[in-house]
Amino acid sequence: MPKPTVIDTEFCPIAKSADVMGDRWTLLILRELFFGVTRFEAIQVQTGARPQMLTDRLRRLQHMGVILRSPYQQAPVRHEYVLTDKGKDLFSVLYAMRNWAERWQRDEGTPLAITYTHRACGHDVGLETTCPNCGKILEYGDLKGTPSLHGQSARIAKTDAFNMR
Amino acid sequence: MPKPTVIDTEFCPIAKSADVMGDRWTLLILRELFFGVTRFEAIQVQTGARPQMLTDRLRRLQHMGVILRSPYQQAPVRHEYVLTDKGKDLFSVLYAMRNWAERWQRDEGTPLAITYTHRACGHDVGLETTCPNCGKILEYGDLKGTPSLHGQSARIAKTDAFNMR
DNA sequence: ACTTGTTACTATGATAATCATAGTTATACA
DNA sequence: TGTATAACTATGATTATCATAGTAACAAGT
Repeated sequence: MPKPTVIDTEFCPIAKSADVMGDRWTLLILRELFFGVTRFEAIQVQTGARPQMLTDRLRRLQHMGVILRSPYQQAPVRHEYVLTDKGKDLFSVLYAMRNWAERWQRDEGTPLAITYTHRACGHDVGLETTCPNCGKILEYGDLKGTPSLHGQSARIAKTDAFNMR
Repeated sequence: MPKPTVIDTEFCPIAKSADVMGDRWTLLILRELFFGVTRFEAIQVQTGARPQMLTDRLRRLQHMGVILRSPYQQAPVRHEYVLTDKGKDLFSVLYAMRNWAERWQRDEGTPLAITYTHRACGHDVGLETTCPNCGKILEYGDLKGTPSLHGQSARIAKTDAFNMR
């Protein structure tokens, strides 16, 4: 990641967000964390990032307060990476990206990579930010994902993720 | 920008969005375009990007169909960069980033960099995605920005932007 | 005791991206 | 003829990222 220009970072919220998540690897890492993939190796496999890259980005996210590194076992100590509240609130950004790409970058005739269901009412939410059935604003924890079984999605599905909370 | 991993880009909408806007400069450029800053030099000044960087990123965005390069005068031919519909639809992503950063990355006691008003009802929208007054979903064109006159915002305000449509 | 396996990294040298600085092209205007 | 403006391009240095390999700490099997 390039060095941020002080002028922009100081006052502009877009620049501030860009400092946190303005790079490909960080975005892919966040995606996995939202899917419940929390371990170093698993994230590495899912994102295709090299270990040094992952180490660097996870450390950054940790320093920014977006994720927490917490031990899930002793002897040997192993850590997992989990979203903080600040991190979970990035869901709106990721979800907006997902909606945009599914709307504008999807190959013709291809189904949505993942369809999401509103837990509260059981309705498919499509590509909306509010539930088309009950009208509520959709946030992290409100949705349950079901990957389409085309192509690589099947590979991802094996991770038992998409519980989204 | 690093080369995208084929596996991810092929099926995941987050990866697809990351390919389009997963880098700092692109995000800053998009910010300016949304503010109505459409000329090469002006974007350069506002973002702090080097000309080669700008050339590269504008070309990318053009190839992706996010922006259009159109002449605004002949002899000599000069071009401006304007958002396509596909580009304008990225507003939801940028706006989510703005909201997140203002919520979590703002310095204590600092006012919002820009306050937005819902044109339809004249109400301040705060940091919401739907108007807190009339409940409508907020999209590009619905808002009018007023920069706070602290720090660098004054500099930006001179560009006569924030009309947001 | 020794080998194999797992998780989470670190080290190294090569390649690619980005940087700062300067220069170019085409034209208008004085 | 000389200066100014807009939109870039060129060059060499610096930094980031890459592919490949290796390490540390422990568990479990033979």
